[in-house]
Amino acid sequence: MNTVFKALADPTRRKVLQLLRQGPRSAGALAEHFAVSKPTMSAHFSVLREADLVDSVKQGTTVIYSLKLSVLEESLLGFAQLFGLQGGDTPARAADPTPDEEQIR
Amino acid sequence: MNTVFKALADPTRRKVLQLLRQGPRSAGALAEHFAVSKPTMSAHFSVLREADLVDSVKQGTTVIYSLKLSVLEESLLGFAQLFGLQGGDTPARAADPTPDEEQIR
DNA sequence: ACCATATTTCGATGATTAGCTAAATTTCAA
DNA sequence: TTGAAATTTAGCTAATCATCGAAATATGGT
Repeated sequence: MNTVFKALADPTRRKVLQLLRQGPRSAGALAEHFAVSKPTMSAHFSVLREADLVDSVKQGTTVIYSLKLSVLEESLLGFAQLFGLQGGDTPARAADPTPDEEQIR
Repeated sequence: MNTVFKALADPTRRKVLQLLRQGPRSAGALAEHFAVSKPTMSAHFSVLREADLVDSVKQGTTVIYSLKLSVLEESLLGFAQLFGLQGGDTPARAADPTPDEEQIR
């Protein structure tokens, strides 16, 4: 749980997770999206693996990373629920105790 | 957003937020729960303030901190929704591989 | 004015972190 | 078996971070 939040503390790693949302990607394919060196990306992957937020399988010379959504969900929502927070269904929603919506994006 | 996740990366700060869930508390009262010095706690409060996760008002010689739940909610659930995650009613929830038209209750 | 209390600022220190280049490793193909 | 490609490991540096004790800054009471 602590490792998850530590992993999420870095914007590069958060963006990697978001890229992975669309499906498994190789280390190299992921690295293309960032302006840092491969070794640096490799270290980021390692942190994500350590936090159990991604799976990695080797296919030939490449390594395919995939998002472990359930782990992200349990950590993120688990923590949110400690505060009584409930996620809403994605785009629109109505009738709430707190009428202060600001849904963007 | 980045400052929020950075703030959440530390267990002490996460626990401070949880203590604050039960209501506003003074810096000293919060500090009592931890085995670190006052200056260290003060630095943690500063990070939480920086992330806009808490409010602080001075009352006499003491400073009262209170949780800004809406900020925590927007960050945490906002990020969760980037992944199609929905906050569920606490423990059990079933059969939902793809989050489509889910009902609100 | 003086003192006690609560909190923060200052200055320092050790640990962790993100970044790099260069080198090692692994795998596959020619 | 030699070589190219993908990724990781090693070794380093600079920056950030959590922590401390001591000092500074309110504030309120006596």
